[in-house]
Amino acid sequence: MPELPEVETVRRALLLKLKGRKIKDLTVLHNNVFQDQDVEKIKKQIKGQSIIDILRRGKWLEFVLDDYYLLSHLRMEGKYIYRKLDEKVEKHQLVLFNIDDEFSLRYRDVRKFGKMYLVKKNELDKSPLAKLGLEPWDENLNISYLKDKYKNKSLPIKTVLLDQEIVVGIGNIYADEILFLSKINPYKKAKELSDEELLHIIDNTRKVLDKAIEDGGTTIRSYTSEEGVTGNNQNNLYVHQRQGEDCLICKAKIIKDRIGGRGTYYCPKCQKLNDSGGNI
DNA sequence: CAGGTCTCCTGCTAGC
DNA sequence: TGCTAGCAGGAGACCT
Repeated sequence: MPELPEVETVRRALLLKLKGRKIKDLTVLHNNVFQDQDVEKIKKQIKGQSIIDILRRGKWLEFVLDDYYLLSHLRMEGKYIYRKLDEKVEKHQLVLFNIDDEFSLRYRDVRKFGKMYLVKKNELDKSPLAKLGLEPWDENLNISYLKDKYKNKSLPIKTVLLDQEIVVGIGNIYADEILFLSKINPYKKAKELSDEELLHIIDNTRKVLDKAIEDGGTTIRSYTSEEGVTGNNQNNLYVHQRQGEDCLICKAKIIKDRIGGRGTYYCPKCQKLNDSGGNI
């Protein structure tokens, strides 16, 4: 499940291959990727556009074209692969970009959860990016920002960390890791967090995501940034998918619960509900 | 407005 | 061995 570090890894890999290249044609084999947008219109608009740059906003990839942004969200299992143009189209390859009549950039998504949007450059404020919260490294992300956003949130902090309208990029794996390093129980209500705990969350969000990017993302389940490219961050995980195993800090058994419908892993000893938080 | 539940989708796996 | 129910989950729709 690509979260921010995985998307960033994909972005870097794609940029090396695609910067300055031209999209000669577009084939859409599964219309739901573009949801209710007019696919025929999109094909006409995108033909002949050059890929000037590829940016990232939260978990969104943002292909900067001459006149448009192509926004792409990989959701659970979306990935891009880069092939010779004439190579056989395989199952689950849903969108094909003809690059310079020579290569084929293919969007593959087994579960078809991923989404794309083509938006005019001056209409980004009407796109799904408009509602996104702060990037983890934004200087405006501080205790008072979180305090304000969390003040009416009675939901468990685990759930609130996944809210992309507050801070972008955190998904299920890294939310658990951030809370473990911050010594905060995942059930604790967001609005009840102390200033110290909020600061730990900010620091550890940056630390966890930085480290994961450095290691090329976490390869878990079916995530790979590109065919043949796998990250190493799974070796850094303290709690995720370690239920029943020993806590690496205190040796207590890691617990798995469901919080907000998500598998949630934590150490019952390091992350006691009534502790004031700390930093590992 | 806050929050709970359902939905999308397919592959994998536990259990019989 | 083969079948099936259940699970995995990001984010938006819909309802209370």
